[in-house]
Amino acid sequence: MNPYTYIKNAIIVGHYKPGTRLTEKALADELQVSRTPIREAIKQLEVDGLITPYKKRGYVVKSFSIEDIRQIYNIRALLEGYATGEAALNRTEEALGKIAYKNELYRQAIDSLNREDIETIQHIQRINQEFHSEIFLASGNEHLISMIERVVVVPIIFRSFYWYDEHQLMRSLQVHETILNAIRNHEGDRARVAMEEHIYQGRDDVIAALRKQDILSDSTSESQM
Amino acid sequence: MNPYTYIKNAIIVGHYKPGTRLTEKALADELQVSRTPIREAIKQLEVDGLITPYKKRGYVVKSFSIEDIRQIYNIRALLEGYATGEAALNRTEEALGKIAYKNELYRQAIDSLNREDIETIQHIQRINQEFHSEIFLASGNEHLISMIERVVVVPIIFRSFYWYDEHQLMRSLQVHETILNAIRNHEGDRARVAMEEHIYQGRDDVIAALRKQDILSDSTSESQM
DNA sequence: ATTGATTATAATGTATACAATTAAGGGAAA
DNA sequence: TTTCCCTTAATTGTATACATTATAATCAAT
Repeated sequence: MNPYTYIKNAIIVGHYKPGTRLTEKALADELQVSRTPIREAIKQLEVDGLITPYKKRGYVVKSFSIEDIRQIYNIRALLEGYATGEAALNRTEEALGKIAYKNELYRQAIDSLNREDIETIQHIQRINQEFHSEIFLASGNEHLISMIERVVVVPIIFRSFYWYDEHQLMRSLQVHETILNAIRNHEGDRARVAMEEHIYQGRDDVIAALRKQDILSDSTSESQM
Repeated sequence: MNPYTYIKNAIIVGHYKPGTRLTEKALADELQVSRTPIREAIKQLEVDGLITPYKKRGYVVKSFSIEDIRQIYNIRALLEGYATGEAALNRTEEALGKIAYKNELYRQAIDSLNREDIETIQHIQRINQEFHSEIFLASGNEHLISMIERVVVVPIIFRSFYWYDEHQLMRSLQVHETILNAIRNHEGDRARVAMEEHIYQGRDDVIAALRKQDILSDSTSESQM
């Protein structure tokens, strides 16, 4: 695993918690490589918005306020909604088939979970993401896809604090069906709106969970030092 | 000027044309620095989507097809439109004043140009950009601003191939007025739609100009080697 | 002449030494 | 005690040498 992926993962799983100070040397020692590849990783993470320079004393893992999360999810809703609308207009039969297939996998994963099979919530989240990705691919806008990839990183971090209940999973599956049908029928607006609603729902679930667990820092995204 | 800014500028002004092959060593020699800072710049330019790795033989300056430009402008319309709508809803009096001020500067710049004063088209473009930026700031969504900054790089490249006539500048000024008024009156939808239309107009002007000048490569954004 | 394997070379990837910067700590003076 | 300055140490910034890798060129064999 390359340094970028390693550090990003460490942030996502909470090994490097918000506010943690990171230095090139410490990371180089931990990953057993020289500073050069670490620097490369750090620059990328800075672009991703996961860390920020802290004076001349290294970097800190960013904290996100509830307002940050709200803003990021709103952008997600905008971009993913647009992508879904475009997918409904531009899809090929082949792309539709792939989306339908991913959705079938999603249904099975949720069924398994409800039957207390081995499926994990992580697995469901992965399948869910693949469903979304297949839609973005069908939109035919490559630049849009790379934009979405960027705005989706922070939600991934916070989704891991969060445990979906059965009811939420069933509702999520229903919305997937709605989206899939709208794409099948070339209903751009319907597809867009359904996806937007889907994202807003996720936003509110995550924020509610964070409020309850009191996990969040009070900081805004401004550096508070 | 740091290597990143230097190279980016060189690409924007056409010194490094699409398809040009760049190597770390050649850039290091040209900028009289070692490979280390060049590598850093290259990584950023890769994220910006301005260059792509070319096998193990360096990097090439990306070409953009008309379809690429269309897609990128569409994302711009989406993001800037949303930002403008949010600005209309969230603006403070102070933010409104700043937007109005930039628009006044814009009017003056265009007037000067029409009177064949010293103002250049570059100057007008800069003021125009400041007007837009002031709106994004007023939206109150910091993450949105950084997304827009990324999607605006490619349009900047292609705007420089393009010479606005007096009629286009006047129309542009009128749309600015419409947007400003909508923001003043807290009309979110009106503001959003006006901005979207403004961007689409720019998109079509640029594409028409490029078609006429036959400047574009036929490549898609996929690497064609 | 064409194809395949081998070699050479050009490029990125990595490690490390050194330079520059700046924040922090300590000491002296007010 | 507090403030200011100076020193020190920690950290990033840069240059460069070396390692690795993959392309392109060469040459031999069919």
